[in-house]
Amino acid sequence: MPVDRIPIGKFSEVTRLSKKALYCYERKGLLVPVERDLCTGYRYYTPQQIERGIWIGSLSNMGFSLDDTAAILDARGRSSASVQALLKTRLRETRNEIRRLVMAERVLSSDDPFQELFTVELENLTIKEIPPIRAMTIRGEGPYGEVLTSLIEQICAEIFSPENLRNNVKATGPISSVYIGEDCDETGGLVEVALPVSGSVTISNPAITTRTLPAVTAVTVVYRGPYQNLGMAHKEMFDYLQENNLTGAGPARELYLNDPAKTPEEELLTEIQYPIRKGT
Amino acid sequence: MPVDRIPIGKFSEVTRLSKKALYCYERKGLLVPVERDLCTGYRYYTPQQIERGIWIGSLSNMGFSLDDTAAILDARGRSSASVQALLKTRLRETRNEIRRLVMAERVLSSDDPFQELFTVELENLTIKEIPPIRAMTIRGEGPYGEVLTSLIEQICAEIFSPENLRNNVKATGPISSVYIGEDCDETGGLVEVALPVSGSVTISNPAITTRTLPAVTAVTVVYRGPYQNLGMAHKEMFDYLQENNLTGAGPARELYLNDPAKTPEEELLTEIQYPIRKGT
DNA sequence: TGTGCAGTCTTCCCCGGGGAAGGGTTTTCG
DNA sequence: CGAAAACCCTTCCCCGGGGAAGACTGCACA
Repeated sequence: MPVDRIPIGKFSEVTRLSKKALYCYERKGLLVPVERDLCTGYRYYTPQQIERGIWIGSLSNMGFSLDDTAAILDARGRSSASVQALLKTRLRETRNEIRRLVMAERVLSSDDPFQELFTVELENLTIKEIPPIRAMTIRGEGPYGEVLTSLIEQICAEIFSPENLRNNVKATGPISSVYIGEDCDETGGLVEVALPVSGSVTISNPAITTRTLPAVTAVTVVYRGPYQNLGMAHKEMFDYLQENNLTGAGPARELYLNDPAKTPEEELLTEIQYPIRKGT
Repeated sequence: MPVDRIPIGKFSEVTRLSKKALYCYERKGLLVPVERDLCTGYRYYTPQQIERGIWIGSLSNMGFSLDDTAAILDARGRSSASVQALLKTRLRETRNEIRRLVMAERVLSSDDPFQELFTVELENLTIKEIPPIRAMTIRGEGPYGEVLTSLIEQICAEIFSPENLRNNVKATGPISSVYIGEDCDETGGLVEVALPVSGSVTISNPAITTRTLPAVTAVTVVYRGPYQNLGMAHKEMFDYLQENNLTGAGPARELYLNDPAKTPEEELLTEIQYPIRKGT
């Protein structure tokens, strides 16, 4: 071969690796030019390095980190267990990534991307560990709209009682509610409202008790929109539980993240938490 | 709402944005905590900011840069042309990304990923602009194996002639060949070998001429393996041209990137260039 | 009223390069 | 031989955060 000292530009062209990438690979020791002109600092590669360069490009294009790429290249021939593990991990991550991008593609190619983004957001469920929470709670029964309003009023009145103000009792989170009754239909039922608090609480209203809500693992989602439409979100989550073979562990909790009195209906935010059994 | 000064931890939890991300969004002015404790530096968000936070998360999850996200958020309501453009670009990029990842997934889930990576590499074609190149060229006819060897020998002898050595004539790239004959079958035909050179060339062998190979746009690929199997690569490229409605513009060129005398057959590298007509 | 733990702050380094600036070198051609 | 064009070098800043260190707060309960 006539030319066996290839300057970086040509090497870059034939391997389709940018010069910048080559500098980077050199720093990491992944692909070091065989020769370096001591006085000018020019790098020279050899034709034998082209293949390695192309391998590096391919692997890094597959999404491997440079460290992983180096490991794989070093292990060539011997298909070591660690390489197998790397491949497996990469496959899993690639599939997740594809799933994510396919959703993104669906949203972007829909007629109204922003509307669609909501729908997708609803499917964007998260599994969270929820710690135990000390809260004031109160129960009531009746049509949801009315009973919720009444319970919330009572509980707010309580926390702002002179006694509690003096003792520095404070709310430590948003108000939440749980539908306890077995007969959860759209209209009403037995419901418990809770307000996380700290400090030594004094209770004057006998309907209110202070207790610690148990820690749970839950599938959660934040829903945006008027409270009437929460049903859609619940349905979505119910389907999710079914599909993923998760068993529910108690009634769902709703956290009201912003104040319905000060917020337009369309922007109301509610976090829904469906407790599930751990160790799926 | 009882709590309307949300510290960063809680805000992070409910928006599913990491603290790190929140710090970052603040620096960019994308999501700035409403209040900051001047003495402790603590950040406090409000419930109204939750929605914006979730939007940012969604958009950035869709792959938008933070700048783009800001632009989209600012333009909410008015569906401006620039936002439309952003969406379109993102859609295109997302589709490309998906294509790439699907190929990666195919490779990773195959029985022999490294073997498969080759096959895919063959499909990994690039379109390049190739500049004009001054070269020594020589033509010959006959069975490929023999005629190539002979032509290459002649051309190498010429460049190392005393006259040319003295004039500082140098090879500036790998040897290439073009099959010119119309009747390109597997066995032989009219072929031209070229060796890029610089300097003022003196030619003693009358079969050799110096000319400038024209600039072309070409689909290119680097093939690894014995020369006998180059046919596979050519077929692959031919199919690609068909599928993409590209019209060829002259015969294909092969560049021999490493030296068959010093390299195991399996590691021989050949770059194949199929000239195409520009302005697809 | 103290004490301990959990929450928060800032700063620094890392990923894998892209882009630009500012200054040397080599090649190429006349 | 000389000058212009093309090539190469290094350094710095950028993306969008993750991880860790070290020091400071605040809250909750006793």
